[in-house]
Amino acid sequence: MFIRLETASGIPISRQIADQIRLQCASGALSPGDRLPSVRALARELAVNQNTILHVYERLTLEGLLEMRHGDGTYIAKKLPSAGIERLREALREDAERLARRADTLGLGPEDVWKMVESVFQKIKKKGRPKGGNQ
Amino acid sequence: MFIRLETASGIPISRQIADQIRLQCASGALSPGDRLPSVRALARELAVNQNTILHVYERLTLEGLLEMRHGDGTYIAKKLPSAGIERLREALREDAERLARRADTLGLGPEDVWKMVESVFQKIKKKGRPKGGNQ
Amino acid sequence: MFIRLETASGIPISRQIADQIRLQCASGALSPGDRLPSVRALARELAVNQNTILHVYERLTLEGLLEMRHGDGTYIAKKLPSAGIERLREALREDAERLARRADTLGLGPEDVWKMVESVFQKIKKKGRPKGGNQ
Amino acid sequence: MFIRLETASGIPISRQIADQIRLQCASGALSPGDRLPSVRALARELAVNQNTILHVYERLTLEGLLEMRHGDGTYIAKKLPSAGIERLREALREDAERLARRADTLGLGPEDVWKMVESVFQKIKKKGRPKGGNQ
DNA sequence: GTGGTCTAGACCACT
DNA sequence: GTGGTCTAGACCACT
Repeated sequence: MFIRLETASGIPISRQIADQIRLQCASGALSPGDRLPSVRALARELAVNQNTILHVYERLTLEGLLEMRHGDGTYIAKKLPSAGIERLREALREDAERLARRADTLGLGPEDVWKMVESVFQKIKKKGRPKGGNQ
Repeated sequence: MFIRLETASGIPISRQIADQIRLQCASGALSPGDRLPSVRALARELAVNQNTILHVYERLTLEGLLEMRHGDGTYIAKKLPSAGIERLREALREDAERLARRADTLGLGPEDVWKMVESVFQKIKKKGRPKGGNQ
Repeated sequence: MFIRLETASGIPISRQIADQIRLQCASGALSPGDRLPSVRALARELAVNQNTILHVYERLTLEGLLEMRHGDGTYIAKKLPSAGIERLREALREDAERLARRADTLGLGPEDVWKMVESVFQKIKKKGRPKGGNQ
Repeated sequence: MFIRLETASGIPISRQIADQIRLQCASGALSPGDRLPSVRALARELAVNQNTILHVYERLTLEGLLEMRHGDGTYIAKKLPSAGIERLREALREDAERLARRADTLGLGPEDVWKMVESVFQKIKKKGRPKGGNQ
């Protein structure tokens, strides 16, 4: 499981982690029954405290997205919750709008933003993507 | 002064406000000597507590970006602080990257993101921009 | 709000607290809109860590029973969740059965249990009950 | 040996098992020299992990209540440990009090509790009790 | 004042 | 090994 933390963003890291797990569930990168890294393992990998991961897992478990099995591990719950991929795409659209406005304020045009976005897709394409995605 | 708050984003609202003021200073939308709305006026407009605005103004004053004149009002400081427009562009680039990755995870390609971004620029161009900006 | 912790019972104190808040909500001792003690106040009163109370409040908030308002306080949520008083009475019935079996194993008869139960009701009646209950 | 596990109660299952073995020793349902089910037999019967049973047997052995004979089996120790029936009756009294308080909060009176308790004793009397106990 | 995030660390319970 | 509870304490965000 790939989680990227952006420490400078001001967004609490627990929220970043939860959001990315939700995203990967919605996109199919994580499927029902998949086993997540253990609390300790993910904490070590992301260099955050175990309690922070535990908190995220608990929260997502209460949401019905995950299932924690005592002494065993943490899994993607069988049934996907109602809040689906469409809601996440809508959120993306809103963020894209905000980004475009900021770019404009900073004196950048659409083609500047295009370059930034495109280069990321190039990078992703080169090393391949594990699951999902198109183009 | 236009400030947009996104309460669902997880980013603290005080940070959102401060970032947008910095952005507008860097872009020239706000110029040295410009008077900012009063603490209570901005608090009312954004429907947040006055202390939240006060803290933002104080922090930006400490940064050297603003100048609070007791009994008078708050102004953009005469000289622009060292942290300039380039730093903000770099932050934008990082956000664009993050957005592109999320789009990819959600199964969207670069042209989907492009459409979102482009439509915003269309909107902005039509009604013109209040101050500063180019393209 | 009255919470009794039984440290010898083996039941985690966070669960005891959550159960008793749920119980008081179901019984009407706590009504929608009522303000709960602050995290710090309840922690002090029960001599437990603030994080323990916070954890309970968060959990009950995710369940929809409470509403935490940042910078303000914690309140009983407006609408009662579906899991109602009947479920709690059923749980009580099961516990009563278990108690009766234990009493029997220890060589006690129904009238011994009756005396224990009755004396508690006497005590409660004497000092009056703040809300709800009958006899 | 009859053990009832209540998974919803929040009481750790190892504690439930240990408590019930202690109870049956105190009441005479289990007598010195009696052989307990093997670790794996009890684990299978209760559908819990063998280590859970093992830990319970080890703990009770440390208490002096049980005796694990390597290669043979686990037995009730010859002499009863000091913690006697009176302590268990006191624990019962405390649980009865807690039950009565919960009943009161739920709007039930002593006679409602009485009915619950009494019906259990009726059931027990009818089919007789396997060992020990009186009334 | 209120809640919220995070760390460090101890110790427990279950597979 | 796995998750689960709890403490102590720092520091942040919002009313």
